[in-house]
Amino acid sequence: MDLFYEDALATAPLFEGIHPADLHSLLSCFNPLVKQYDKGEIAASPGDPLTGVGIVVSGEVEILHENAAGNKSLLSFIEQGQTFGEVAAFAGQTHWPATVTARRDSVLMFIPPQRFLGNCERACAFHKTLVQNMLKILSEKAIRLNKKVAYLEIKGIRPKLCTYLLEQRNLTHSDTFILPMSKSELATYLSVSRPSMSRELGLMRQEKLLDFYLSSVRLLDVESIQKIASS
Amino acid sequence: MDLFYEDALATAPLFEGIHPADLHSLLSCFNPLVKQYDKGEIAASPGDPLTGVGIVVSGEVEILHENAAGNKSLLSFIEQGQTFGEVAAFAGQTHWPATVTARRDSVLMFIPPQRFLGNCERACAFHKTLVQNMLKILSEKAIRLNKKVAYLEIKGIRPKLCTYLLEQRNLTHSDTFILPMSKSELATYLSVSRPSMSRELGLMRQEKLLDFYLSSVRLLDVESIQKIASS
DNA sequence: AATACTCTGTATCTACAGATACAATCGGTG
DNA sequence: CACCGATTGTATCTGTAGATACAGAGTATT
Repeated sequence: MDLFYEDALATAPLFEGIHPADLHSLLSCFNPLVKQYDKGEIAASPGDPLTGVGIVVSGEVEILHENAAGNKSLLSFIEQGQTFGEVAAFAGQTHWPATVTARRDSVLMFIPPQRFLGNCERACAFHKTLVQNMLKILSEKAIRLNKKVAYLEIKGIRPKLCTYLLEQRNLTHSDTFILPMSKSELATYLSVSRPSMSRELGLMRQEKLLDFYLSSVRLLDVESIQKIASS
Repeated sequence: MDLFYEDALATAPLFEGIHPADLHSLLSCFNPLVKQYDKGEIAASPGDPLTGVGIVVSGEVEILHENAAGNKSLLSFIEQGQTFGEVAAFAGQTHWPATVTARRDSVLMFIPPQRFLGNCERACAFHKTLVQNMLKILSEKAIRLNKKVAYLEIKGIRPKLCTYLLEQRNLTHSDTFILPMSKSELATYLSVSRPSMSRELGLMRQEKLLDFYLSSVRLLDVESIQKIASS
């Protein structure tokens, strides 16, 4: 197989802690399926045999889940270096549960899940790191999802917002910070309509709980915000 | 260490596929911390050093997460044989992010995460299975959370219910089925108030979309229900 | 610098779902 | 069989958040 992709993969979370030189031998040992896809091309459809964990070597793919009713639900974008399909693969599913589409011309690599567990002598030294990385990827995904569920279960836009803002405050260690996404995206993330969120922010500014300008926010009355969040 | 616990652990998902005799040597090799807790006793508080993945050998524990605002949010119960803390442990967190309380007199076992990756010669044969099980546990957790997020993001009780009912129909391969939880629990799971859900079910019965009696449900107009779900 | 284009703030109207209270039914227990 | 507690069905009222529309501010592009 072609080994021109190692530079792109050196920064991939899955290969973190593996020296580029070792990555070389690891990949030759794994001999994974590597395939080129044109923009818009479908790499996998629900029901297709799941041959391995996907890695975006270059480009970007989109994952579209469909539920029992057949309507598109969860949508996510996977960028260079990130993995996809690992949840289904390690849960023992033998078929793709979602549609994978190339958003741009992309090169994808597929590694059969058993390879991660295999006892090839040459790769054995890297298995430990590789497995550790995969456990970390899955765990961090669970943490992200847990956090999202926590937000979605909060009733009322104001408590939802306050909880989110307090989390940002914790992350930045400051009462003044820049939102990590646009207000529209934030509204989508919290699953509320953008005008409703905007209205609530406006009211909270009137009440001197906070101030904001575009994406910058300053919390003025942290105590009251905490009370609202825990209501 | 005491090895009286192997029977209880034989059915644990983490040790699935490992022969009881092998489990014996595995545990002696691991030499994990095992501790007894009285009902109501706190096994770990947020900030405590996270020494290992927890396993409920006997009894039952409760996991209570708290968010930035300091109010209890996600609550889950871990029964005999199940693991807890694995997400935090493998995400590299060194401290417990939640409160762990014994709901009954319980025996807990803690295995340092590195042990799963270690290359002890004696246990090496089981490592593969053990790691595979852990990957499966994490993946299935991600799947459950994904599904929950999908439900929570649906706006409107009726589409939410219809999506859920169609999923049950898929699982049971029948238009008539018994709900896997009480209506109150279902309402909580879907994050709607119980009377609101009851009202919606009543209306849908009036409209001849479905019929129900307590926990049994019969879908009468699957096509319309699918249309509602994908709205 | 002029232009599109996206993102944001604001207003009005309406509908949906929550809170609450109470009755009916179910299920377990003595 | 009679009791009690838990679960479920139903009604009314109210408040909140969604939909929609539009104006203004920001930011890219040429």
